[in-house]
Amino acid sequence: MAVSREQILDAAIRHLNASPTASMAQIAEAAGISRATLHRHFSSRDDLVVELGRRALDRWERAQDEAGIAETGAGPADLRATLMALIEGEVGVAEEHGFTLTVETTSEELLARSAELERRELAFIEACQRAGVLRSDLPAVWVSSSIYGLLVALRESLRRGEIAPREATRLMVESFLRGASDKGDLS
Amino acid sequence: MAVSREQILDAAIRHLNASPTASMAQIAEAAGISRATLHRHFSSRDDLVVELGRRALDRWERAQDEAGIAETGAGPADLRATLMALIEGEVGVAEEHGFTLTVETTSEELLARSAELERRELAFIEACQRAGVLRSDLPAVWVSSSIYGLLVALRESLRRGEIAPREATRLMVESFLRGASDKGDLS
Amino acid sequence: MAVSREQILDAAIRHLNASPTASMAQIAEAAGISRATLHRHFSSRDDLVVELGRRALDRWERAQDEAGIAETGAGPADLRATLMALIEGEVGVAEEHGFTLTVETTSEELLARSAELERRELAFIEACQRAGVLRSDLPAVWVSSSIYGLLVALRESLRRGEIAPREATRLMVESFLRGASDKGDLS
Amino acid sequence: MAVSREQILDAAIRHLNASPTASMAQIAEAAGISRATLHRHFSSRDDLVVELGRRALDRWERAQDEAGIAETGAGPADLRATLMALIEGEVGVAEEHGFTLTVETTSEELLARSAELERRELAFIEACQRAGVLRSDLPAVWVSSSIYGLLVALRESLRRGEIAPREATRLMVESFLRGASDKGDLS
DNA sequence: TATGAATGAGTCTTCATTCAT
DNA sequence: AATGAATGAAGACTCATTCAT
Repeated sequence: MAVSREQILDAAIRHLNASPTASMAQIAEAAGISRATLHRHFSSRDDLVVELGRRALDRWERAQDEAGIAETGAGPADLRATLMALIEGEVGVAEEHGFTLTVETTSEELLARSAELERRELAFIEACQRAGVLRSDLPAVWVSSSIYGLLVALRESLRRGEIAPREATRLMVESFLRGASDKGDLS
Repeated sequence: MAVSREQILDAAIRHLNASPTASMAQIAEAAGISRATLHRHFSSRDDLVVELGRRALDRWERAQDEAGIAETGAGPADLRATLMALIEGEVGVAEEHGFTLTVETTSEELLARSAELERRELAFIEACQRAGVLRSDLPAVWVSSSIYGLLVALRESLRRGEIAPREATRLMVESFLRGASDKGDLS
Repeated sequence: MAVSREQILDAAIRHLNASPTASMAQIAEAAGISRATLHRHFSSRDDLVVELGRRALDRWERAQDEAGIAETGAGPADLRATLMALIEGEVGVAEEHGFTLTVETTSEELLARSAELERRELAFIEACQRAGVLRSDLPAVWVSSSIYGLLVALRESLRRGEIAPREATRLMVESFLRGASDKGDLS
Repeated sequence: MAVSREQILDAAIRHLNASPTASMAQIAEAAGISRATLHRHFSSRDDLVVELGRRALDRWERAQDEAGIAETGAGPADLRATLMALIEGEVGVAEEHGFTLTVETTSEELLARSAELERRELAFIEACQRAGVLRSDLPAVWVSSSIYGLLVALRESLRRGEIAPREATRLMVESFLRGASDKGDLS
């Protein structure tokens, strides 16, 4: 019963999330195949890592598309809904492809795609700011970055079992949108 | 022109922040000394990493102490000021000792100290929640984690030069306390 | 043309007998393989040395067993024959596994086995003394040690080509049993 | 209170006897001086080892001279006394300079001197054989070698504390001259 | 003279990768 | 297609030795 390329990638990301410096031998073992076979599927380690990165970017892109962040001319209400959907989607990305968010790669292709997705995300955030959905006194680039940071925190908290998986999205949204300050504080 | 232990550590952290898997040879070169000399100061790689971790924890502890998070019986106003001071201090830690926040170590000592500092931080956050300074509908452990995540984002944004260093603390505090949502959104 | 584990061990002992501090690189070269391949067979230097020690102890144990030193209740004649067979067997061990006789190891297993074989040998020597086959005015432990010493001498003489291999056993037995003094000396 | 060259050599041989692969650092520590100082006395490791070898050869030569093995024209009784004195002297050499007996050196000087002393010893043994003091049916070179082997055994037994130091010479002489066989065996 | 500091060369070990079956 | 065997390159660490004080 041959192990498919997809199954190998699944095993690889699971293992690399647990120990990011895992060797090809360890990944192969985790996938239940020999080192040589792993190399038949991915000619080099970089090849494998790039493929994992590609999958993560695919997933991220899908999250953006499914949320519909490119839909122009939307009103505040729509934008708010889109924003929620986007974050929800990205929580999923973080949970499944966590480690590749920070992967060091030299692949031009991945860097370019990643930059493009960031650009789209940034444009969306700026649209939200113009529409009064998000604060305008914070640089859009920082708002974008803060999502990334909170996703890192989320992944870590989930990994440690400190928060319930079903709570993940709510906590993420609350912290991102409203912050930790008590409401009385704002009055 | 002898290179002091402290200078080596400074060079090491600078280099390791840039590339966390740097070899001893690369670290040595970055410090302007030979591999062998680096080994004279830190008998093993782990030794060096543990020392860096110790420094980061020292700095973190100092941030907690200087903010005064252990001062019990403080009123809401005091707690708010302390919280601000704490975050400000931690921004400094993230800027200078960034990478070690996520360092994987086997050192019992470091793990124990780290756990203790987390515990103190958590207790402080809970105090803030009881005093109505921070929201109570978010688990304290998640609030703590979100600080960590935002610090990661901050470090990354600074590294990329996307935000002005002088803005760092303000952005951090705003995102953490009030979130990215426009105020009109809350009304 | 794969080199078997056994062949590597043979090459290793040959080389280590000649230069006991030989590096893994030298041993690998002597075995006609690369350093990395040597490490595939023996994960560490200690592993290799322990394996060599094990082989030597196996051989020694076989020498004891084949001589039949454990046969209790034997008469003087039998004991004398057994003693001769034992020494003969040990000459073989010294010739083939010489260096490991003095190898420094940390392996509990080897130390324990070695101690056990020494104990058996000692018990046999004591039996020979009780039966009047060996002198009783020399401590058994010294008699045992003197065998060891003469084997070292034998190996050295053979290595230098000073004595004929076919003479080895005779010289060993003569020196051990009767000493170098002229018989007239004893009258 | 400066440590004299002689004291360093004493410490060195003591330490090297215990662990023959000791590093310069360990030897220096054993001598109570720094590595650099050790190097001021002996410019290289080989230098130190050669010096130790020289001392051992000096001691051996003295043993030969004091026993008087070069005295030609001696009768059997004299030869026997000389032989005893020689062995007694060599026991002392083994006790004090043990390890250097097997030291690997490239020093031409030492090899030449060692060969010369062996030659003298061999000539003496042959003289003993001709005079009927030692058996003639064993090659002189093997008789010589057996002395060496028994000295190794003696050193080992002493190191392990298996025999009493005061017994050393007697055991050595008995084993060398008369062997381990019970006298009844010879009748 | 004595020594702390520095280092080039060498050792063991691991890893990604290739090859022959 | 799959894999056991083999290896070059690289990394951590040690050692003998030199240098500056």
